[in-house]
Amino acid sequence: MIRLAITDDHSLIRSGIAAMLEEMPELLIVGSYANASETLENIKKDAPDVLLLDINLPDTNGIELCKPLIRLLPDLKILALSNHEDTSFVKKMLAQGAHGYLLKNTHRLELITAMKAVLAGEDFLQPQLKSKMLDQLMGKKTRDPFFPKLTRRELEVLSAIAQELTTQEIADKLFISTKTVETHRMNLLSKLGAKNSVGLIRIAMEKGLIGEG
Amino acid sequence: MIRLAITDDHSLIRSGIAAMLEEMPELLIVGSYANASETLENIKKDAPDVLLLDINLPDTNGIELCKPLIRLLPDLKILALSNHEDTSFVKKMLAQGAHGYLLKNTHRLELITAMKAVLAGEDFLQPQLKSKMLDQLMGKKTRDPFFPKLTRRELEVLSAIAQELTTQEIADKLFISTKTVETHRMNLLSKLGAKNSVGLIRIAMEKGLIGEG
DNA sequence: AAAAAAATCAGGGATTACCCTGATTAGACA
DNA sequence: TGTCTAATCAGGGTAATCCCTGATTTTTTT
Repeated sequence: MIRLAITDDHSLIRSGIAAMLEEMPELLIVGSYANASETLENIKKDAPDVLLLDINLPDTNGIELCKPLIRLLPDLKILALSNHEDTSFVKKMLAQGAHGYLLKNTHRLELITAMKAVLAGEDFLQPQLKSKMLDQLMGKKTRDPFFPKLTRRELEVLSAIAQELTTQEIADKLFISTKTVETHRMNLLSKLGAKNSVGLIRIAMEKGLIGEG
Repeated sequence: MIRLAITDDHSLIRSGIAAMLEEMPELLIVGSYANASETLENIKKDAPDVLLLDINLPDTNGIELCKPLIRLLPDLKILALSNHEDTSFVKKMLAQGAHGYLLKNTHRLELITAMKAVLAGEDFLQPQLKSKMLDQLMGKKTRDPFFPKLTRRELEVLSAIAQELTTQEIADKLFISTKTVETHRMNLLSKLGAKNSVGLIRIAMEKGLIGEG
């Protein structure tokens, strides 16, 4: 008997998945949580074997949620659910202890396959993600790579831009000169292929680099 | 026997809802479409009584899709599915011929209630939306309203800004002067409470006003 | 028909972002 | 120990945004 729990802030998705899997007799849905704190509160008593975890949660993101979850339930298998097919996300999730990563356009069969895989101790990635990551692991340095990696400072500046701060305000906040901030912004523009800060924030939000609902 | 069809670009949501409703014996799921064109192509032969229609579609938005659908199937009841709890969206949907409006955090029971309601010829709105709309209909001018309604032109400008166009480019695109574009942008800034265009896009994306997955 | 809301445009100025070139320093890595 | 990357900073200029005041016309609503 497999015990399953779901964390997603859309109740429709929760009950949808629940209903979809209900007819599997060997499967028992023991939990259904709308956010991170609800998950942390109940997961110990519900004691699922597998958790379907949406990355975009209202209170925390799924990546940060992985570690405390595994501390609570060391044997828990986490299947990340997300819209982002950015490989850096996948890596982060897996690095934080998730055992699988599914896009929300997954099909029923794939979901079941994924659950079986993680329960058997394997990691599961959707084929499309798998090949993308393999391409990246080997030296395939595409000139227009799927996603350039941003440095710590660039991420800080990006986040500050998203908070509608001006160059001067960012400089004060990070204790650096405005010129340095401009350099970082220019590098961001070029790395992300944006024309201006608006594009920067758009891409960042689409890729989930900055806090969104 | 009720014939149901679903249009949503997330296959997980489609099959989730399908599975959720499958156990209802009086209900038959006759169609499952990923986008607008697929819907238009098949809906006549599938002939559903009710269509669950996601507003965010890759090719068109659900609002524009209503009219042609009703032309094809005059008796079709359309239940809009959306994340936006902006009342102007709701109004538009209903004005275009939809019969109900549900947020994606709906529960199973509510979904069933909604279907029964629209089939009985009534309109259905989620209670939270209903009260919000009533507040708006009466003079309840809240000083900090949930969301200011944006005009057609403002939305066009907003979308253009999101596409990283400059004021000049937007002016050319909309055949208006740069000064007019600036006025619209200023009004957007003040309506949405943003400090600059970056904030504009951030809020717009969070509220789902511009194209996102 | 009157009132309200939306869309249009302008002048003019202050601030900010954008973009180039060029350079130094600290830490990582081999 | 040299190479690379990240992070730091500057000068100087162009372009764009932001912000104010003020106004007319068109469309929608009442």
